[in-house]
Amino acid sequence: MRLDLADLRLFLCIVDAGSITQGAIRANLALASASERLRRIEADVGVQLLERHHRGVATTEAGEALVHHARLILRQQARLLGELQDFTLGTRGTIHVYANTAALTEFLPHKLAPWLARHPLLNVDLKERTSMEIVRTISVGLAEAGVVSDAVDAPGLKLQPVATDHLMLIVPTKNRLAQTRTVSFANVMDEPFVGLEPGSALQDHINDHARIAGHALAFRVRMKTFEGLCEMVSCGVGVGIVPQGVAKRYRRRYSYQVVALEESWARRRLCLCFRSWSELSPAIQSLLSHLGGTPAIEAV
Amino acid sequence: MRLDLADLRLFLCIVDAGSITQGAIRANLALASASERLRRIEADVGVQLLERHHRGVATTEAGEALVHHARLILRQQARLLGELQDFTLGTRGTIHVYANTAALTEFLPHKLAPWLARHPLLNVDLKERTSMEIVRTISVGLAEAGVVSDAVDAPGLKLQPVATDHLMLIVPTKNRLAQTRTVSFANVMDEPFVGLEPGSALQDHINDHARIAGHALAFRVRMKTFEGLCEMVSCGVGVGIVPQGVAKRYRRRYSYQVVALEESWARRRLCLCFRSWSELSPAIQSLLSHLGGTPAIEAV
DNA sequence: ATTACCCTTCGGAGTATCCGAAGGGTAATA
DNA sequence: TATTACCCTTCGGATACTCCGAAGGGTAAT
Repeated sequence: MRLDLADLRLFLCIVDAGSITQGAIRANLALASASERLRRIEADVGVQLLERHHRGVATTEAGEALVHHARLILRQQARLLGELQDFTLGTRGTIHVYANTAALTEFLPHKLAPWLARHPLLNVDLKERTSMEIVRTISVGLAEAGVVSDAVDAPGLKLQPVATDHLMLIVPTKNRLAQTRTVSFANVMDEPFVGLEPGSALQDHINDHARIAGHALAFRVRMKTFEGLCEMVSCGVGVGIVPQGVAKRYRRRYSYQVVALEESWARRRLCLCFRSWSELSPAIQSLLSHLGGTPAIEAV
Repeated sequence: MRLDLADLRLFLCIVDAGSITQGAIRANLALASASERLRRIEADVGVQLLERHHRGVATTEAGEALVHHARLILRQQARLLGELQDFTLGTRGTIHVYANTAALTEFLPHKLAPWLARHPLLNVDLKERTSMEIVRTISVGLAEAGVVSDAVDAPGLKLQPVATDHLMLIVPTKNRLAQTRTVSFANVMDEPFVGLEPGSALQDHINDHARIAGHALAFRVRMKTFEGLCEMVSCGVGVGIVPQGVAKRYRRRYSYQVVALEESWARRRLCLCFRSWSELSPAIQSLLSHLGGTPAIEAV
């Protein structure tokens, strides 16, 4: 399988232009090359992407999907190039903080806000990375500190727990599990599920564990946000799995029952991660000690 | 500029393996090819990505950024291929609904939940697309209906407003603007801003209008979620721009003042979009009439 | 000193890509 | 009905690219 970036660019040109001829011109290609390239793409993916008409081409549904993803991928690539250009300059007066998704959405906003308010001259650049990436970046000295999950091992680094981030099952109030406190994942895999859109890290993680157990979860609908997911559950559409912080935050607004998952992979902790305290710059020291100070979220 | 997908794959292999030699093996390439390819990448982007050491290579900060984006791009590509494979099968018994980001996060969860609860045999596949993409998909008959912004023109299609989605400025309670009801964008461009992470459609949109006005917004911090943004504003970190629904939803939990933006590009409406009512399948008709029924969100 | 890695450069071989030209089709216009 | 204007595909050759093996040079450990 190939599917080059050039393929994606060409395909967008063709769809936008409405014909292979015009699309080839936009892409600075000869008609023959565009046609040939298109044929190879369709052969590779095994689906027809364009319907050839007498007055140009029209996308099939698969073609429309390709258009969408092509735009996303090319935008991502543009972002990458832009970020790489930035390294010729270098940003000044800004603290760089690396955090995983959970920390970035659940933990950091609440903790960061008062600190930023008290330090009006310092700006913070939040970078979302996987815990693994963060650990490696800190290990080699390219970053000072970050917030990671304790699921990764970080040889030679300090890990200081600051919050829990357990995964919880949430169920409608009249569900058979509504009265239980804990449940095993195996016991709920056959329920109808409300999920997150495919491709999100958490959803992939959950699906993996279902697959390991030999099951595939049945999704009634997949939402884009945790809040949407919680609302679906509260209306009885199905059950869902969300981080503890999310479950707690919305259980007032949308009524549902929270049930702990027994599996060990559902028990996660967020940790500050750095090499050694004394090596840190004063600004980072101030920020970290604030983050680690009063762990309000970890109380259940 | 080239920067192939093969380049990204190779680079990941090299970084994971810790040396060009081992990385080349993982990528099924000869050492010479990998070295050469790497050289061309670094020449293209103009930044050193790897530090050559006697015992392998180590990433520079730019290299680490490339690693991160490479993973995102390749994951996106995998998602694309997976979705294209689905078209060989075809999903059954599922309603496909296309919606833009605002509808997907603000409008749909609340409206969709009771309908799904009342129709336990029907599943819904939500697809996030830009309003433009949705209109085109419906025009050519590849989709039945969607929820779009009224900013796009949809020749030959029915647009039925179901909710307002105006952009609002939110400011800390002691900000100079806290007592005003409306303000022009030009009047706030010099405030310190709390933004969304770069690359999000809304943030790009706002930046564009700032650029048109000849300004660049100064961001103290860029958050991943609207809720995080709101919390920052409530703590006095800066001002922010969010959809009306978001501003209303969180103004209880995080105290801030909401000020309307006067510009016309800040006044947006969400509309149901379809070709003709009689052509729609009964299931979609049921869903749309439910969505259009009681527009709870549009009341200010 | 030997061995084990590691990276770069070079010239040649193989192939993927591109292109122009030729071929065949439809639809609107004269 | 002939002409014009598009549109797409196929074919053979020229080009450019990528890949590879071999050679070269370096460091670190045994």
